[in-house]
Amino acid sequence: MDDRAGGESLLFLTDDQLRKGIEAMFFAYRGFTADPDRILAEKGYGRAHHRALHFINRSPGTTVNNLLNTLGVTKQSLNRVLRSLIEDGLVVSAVGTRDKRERHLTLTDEGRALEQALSDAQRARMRAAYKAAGPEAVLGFRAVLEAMMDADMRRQYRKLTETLGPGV
Amino acid sequence: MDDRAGGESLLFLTDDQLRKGIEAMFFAYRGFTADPDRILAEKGYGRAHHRALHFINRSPGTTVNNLLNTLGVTKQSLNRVLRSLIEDGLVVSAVGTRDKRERHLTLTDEGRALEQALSDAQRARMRAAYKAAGPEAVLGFRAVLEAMMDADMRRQYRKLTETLGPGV
DNA sequence: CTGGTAATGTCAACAAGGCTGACGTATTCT
DNA sequence: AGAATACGTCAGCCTTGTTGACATTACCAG
Repeated sequence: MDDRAGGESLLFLTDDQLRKGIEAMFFAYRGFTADPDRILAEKGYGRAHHRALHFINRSPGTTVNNLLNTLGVTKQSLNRVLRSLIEDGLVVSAVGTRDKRERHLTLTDEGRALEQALSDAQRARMRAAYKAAGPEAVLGFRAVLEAMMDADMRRQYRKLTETLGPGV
Repeated sequence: MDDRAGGESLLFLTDDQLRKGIEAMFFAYRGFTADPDRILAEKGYGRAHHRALHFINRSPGTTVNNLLNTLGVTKQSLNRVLRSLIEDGLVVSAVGTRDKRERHLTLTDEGRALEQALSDAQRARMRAAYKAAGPEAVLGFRAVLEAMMDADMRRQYRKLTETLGPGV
């Protein structure tokens, strides 16, 4: 069978193949969040806190509006999460210098520590999956995921990751 | 650079590469659920209803316990969803013949119609992503996702999908 | 046949985390 | 000076997850 990219085989576009992909996404996402979820539950936080910590760590000094766009939730929803993180001393909100309306968000040492713990757990699973599947699979994995995003999400994803190292 | 599976390059296991994967999963999952979510919102249903419809359609006549294991939620949580689907005439619950304690769940024509609509939307996006990425990428995509699952989820995934057609 | 276990349904209460709508304040821009 | 922007907050609602308790029916082993 012709299984090269660009070949004539379209077997990979059958409904069965698509269903496999759909179910793989469903089950894999559960695994993807399982480890951090356990750590979060101990600390009394949820997945929403994780996401905020992740992206603040990723873009230190980012504004509330930036974070809102990245996370795709309402400001009321984000604010609830952000407030508890600030009260608990994991995040600091600093008035902007250029534009005093903006708040720049950064992690404290304690926030960085938690983010690190969550990130370590999630990366460990990702590393094991990458290792099991191999470098070529990783490229395919990311290519399909990227193509699955909404256009504006893809734009954000690329902007975020272009600062990271080159691909395999 | 050596980029063949089995090569010596481990660049794909750097933290940066792992972060890319993590963020790709996050943004892609949003896209993955976006289209069905819109259809569900119109009908007054949520993602939980979608999951129930999907797996009942996938394994017609499955029992409540089976579904519980697949979905990984409590029976109270599932029951709430299931009750509304049954009341609305999308799902039928039939007393088991061999074991009368069991309830066998199947979709009605109306249920199948909604599942179809949701599935079509989701498959359309998946198809576009597969097409953009190509057959080799699809294999890699599924390999990484499969490796990312918890062991028991992987078992379930394989059991579910082994009935489907062969891979590319 | 009887007691234990299994499969299911249900009630109540609670929490996380989405949402909308409405306001208020400070700041910047036109 | 007035409009627009960035942010915070209050109130209320919804879905979907949780725990705990309890009832019913049916199967199964002794």
